[in-house]
Amino acid sequence: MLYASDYMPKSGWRHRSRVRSARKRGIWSLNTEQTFLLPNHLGDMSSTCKGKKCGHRKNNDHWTYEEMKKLVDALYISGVGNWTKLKHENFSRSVRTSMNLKDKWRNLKKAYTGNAKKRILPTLDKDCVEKIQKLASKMKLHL
DNA sequence: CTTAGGG
DNA sequence: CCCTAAG
Repeated sequence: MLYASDYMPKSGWRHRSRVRSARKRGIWSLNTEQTFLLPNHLGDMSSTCKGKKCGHRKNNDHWTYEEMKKLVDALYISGVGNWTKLKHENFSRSVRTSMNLKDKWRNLKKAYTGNAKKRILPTLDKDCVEKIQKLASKMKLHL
């Protein structure tokens, strides 16, 4: 059983260092500059400062607010279930895969549906939460 | 190859 | 995140 941690609350992944994952995807170390020629900088890195090292999340583990915001926004217009299309729409440049999007959406939904005791939920904006709950209700109605 | 569920 | 199963 896993909780609303993010993925697996273990000490780490069962195997495979985190290096391999990012390296396999492609974008591991950020190049010198890519700010002006970036078609879709969103979902790729933090919008605070891009292109340079700022001690922020690279693009591997830990979903940031920018990512989940765009994910929910994309889910709101496209719908849940079309991760492949969704990826090519917003996360085409990012290293997130269909499974990653699905996993994140699952844990998000699980974390924001019910809301029994209001556990330690990730810092999310009201707009994002609203979309998540609305999407959850819509998919629940469809099922 | 993609979606869906479980660990 | 990774693996397995079904489409």
